[in-house]
Amino acid sequence: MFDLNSLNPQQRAAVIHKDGPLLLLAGAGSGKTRVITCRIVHMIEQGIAPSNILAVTFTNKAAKEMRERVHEMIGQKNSKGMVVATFHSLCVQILKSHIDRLGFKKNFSIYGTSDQQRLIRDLLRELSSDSSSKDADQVLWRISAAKNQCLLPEQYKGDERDPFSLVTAHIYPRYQQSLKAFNAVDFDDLLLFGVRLFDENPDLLDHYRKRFRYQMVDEYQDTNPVQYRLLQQLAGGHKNLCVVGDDDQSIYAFRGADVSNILDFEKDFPGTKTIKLEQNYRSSGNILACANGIIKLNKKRREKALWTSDGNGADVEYILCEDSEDEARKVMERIHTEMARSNYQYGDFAILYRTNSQSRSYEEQLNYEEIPFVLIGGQQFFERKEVKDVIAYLKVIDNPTDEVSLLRILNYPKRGIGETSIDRIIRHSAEHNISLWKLLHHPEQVGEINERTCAGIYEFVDIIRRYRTQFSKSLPMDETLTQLMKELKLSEEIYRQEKDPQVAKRRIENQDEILNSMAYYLEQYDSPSLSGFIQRVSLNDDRPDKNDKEDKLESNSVTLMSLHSSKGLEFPVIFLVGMEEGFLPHKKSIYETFDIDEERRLCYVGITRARQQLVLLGARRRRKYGKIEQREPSRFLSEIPADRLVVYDKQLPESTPEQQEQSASNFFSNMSQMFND
DNA sequence: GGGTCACCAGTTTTT
DNA sequence: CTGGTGACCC
Repeated sequence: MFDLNSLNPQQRAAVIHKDGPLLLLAGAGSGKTRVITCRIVHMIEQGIAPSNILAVTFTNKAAKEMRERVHEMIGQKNSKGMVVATFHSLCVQILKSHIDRLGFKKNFSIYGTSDQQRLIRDLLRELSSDSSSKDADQVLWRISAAKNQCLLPEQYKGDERDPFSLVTAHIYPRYQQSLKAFNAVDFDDLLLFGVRLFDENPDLLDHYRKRFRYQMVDEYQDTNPVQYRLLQQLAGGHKNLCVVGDDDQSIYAFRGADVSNILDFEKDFPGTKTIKLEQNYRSSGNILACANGIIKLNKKRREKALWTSDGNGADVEYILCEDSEDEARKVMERIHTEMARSNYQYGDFAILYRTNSQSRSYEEQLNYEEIPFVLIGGQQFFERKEVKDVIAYLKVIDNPTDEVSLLRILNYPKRGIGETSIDRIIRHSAEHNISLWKLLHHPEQVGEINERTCAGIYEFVDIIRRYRTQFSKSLPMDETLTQLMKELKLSEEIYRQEKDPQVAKRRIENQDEILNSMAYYLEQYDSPSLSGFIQRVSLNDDRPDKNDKEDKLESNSVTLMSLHSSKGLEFPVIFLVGMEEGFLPHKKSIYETFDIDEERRLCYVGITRARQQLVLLGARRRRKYGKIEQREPSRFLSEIPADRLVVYDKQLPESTPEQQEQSASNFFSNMSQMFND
């Protein structure tokens, strides 16, 4: 039994609410995750079967965290049957059982971005020979956006003013046909197919509605139209849907998230009970005043104001620096003084910026000062080539119709199958409407394929077929995989390609990690299958606890990351750098998307990460693309209540606090004039 | 099939 | 100024 009295009145009301729609507007640092987990625990204690409870999150990390916290509170076996999943993994689970109703086979492959790029590039090549991967990205982006809007291929119409959309209108149907032929779906399809499945099969929908009598969605402000429809379907009938989110932290519009989902929730679900969580348990009063002051200027939002029962805490500071090096040095100085003055550790500091390229001067400076740091972000993690190569083998073994994966490994490691031969085979396959996999059994019928190449193809087909048999036996899968990797001589291949032996070693370790993943998977599941494993890996849900963000944060190092990655995290001391027009708000938002409010939310997210100290920095000038550029302070600085911000402008002579305040207010009146339009 | 050179573009990210 | 990509040559 947990103590309801440990919650504040609003939190308690949210936990106790049982039937009917509930909108929980949870400000930054208001104990949101705690409320969700308590709510689950409370429901179970009230006698609701765990298997009737569904909690949906956006990331595997959040799902894992929630699951673990529930387990901690009432034990794993008391919550057995409860489903805590990401939108994507939920849909995979549903599709695993029913995708045949959409004409796919159960062992479908899941295509990630690079698979999609490859497929679209190939489709574009068929259309015109001089298409670049740039074009493919443009088309891919539009297809993904269309799918996020629930637009099927036949519904997509190009726009004359956007040439790429015309290409997309052409490619999208072909792309979808190819996926079907390959028995593959992309990430967006996972959700879209879920929606389609329920649209076309009321019996299934009914089944899942009954199964998930109580539903919860975290970060609801990040839902896109497909996710919205899925929830509409699942919660239809009983309407026991609890959504949790913060419209002020909606920062993913660029990937289809629609704030109006959360803003209009009460309209969509009449009878909604709305609870606001505004008491903040994270930041000091000054920090909250800055955050509130900025965010209240957004036009479309729910009125909310964070407050704390603690004091004002340290001053929030703004330091105007000369250039990016100066900015980095100022941060270093500050880290040193804080560590000497209080007992902060390196892990207590985070440096946040708008664009990843801004991390550079900090990496250099931190290296120079020999301060340990971790850089979060980049994509390396999701796009590790060597990992994808092994996975491609598994995908083809499991599903030989997966032609993107097949083409990836057909000549990897090298077996003398050149590009020309591959082109000929692909053309023959298209012209005679024979699948690649079938055709590869008889490459000689293509003609113009020399003997050596044929031999290579036979070798390849033989490997895939042998391991297909091998994996279908009830032998331990990880042993079979070890054997496969050994036979393919993958590590030899990596050593041959990679000059730097250190890097080569790492890449081989990455490959070996797949084996660990598989062993872990085998431990976890009663009826493991190759398809199941691949689908898990494809959703990046494969690692027990290796090497993820969490791990990095525990290493007691200064953290460097983008504002987007910082959402959901907190640090005692935050440096929010690059507070300049062009960065925050980003220039694209000023001149192209015109969505300053989204940038303001981003700024708000950054500010509310800070627990004790918040230092804002910006530079007068910056080297950009080789040229020196004058910079203007971010307009958001002038939106902070002037009495809450202490400004340090190095060009001024040393001054008393009164003078500083004076110069601050001058500074702001200048700025607000500048941006008053 | 691999290496070199010129050219181009340069938010944000998860699944 | 960078890093990534594509064309071209050996």
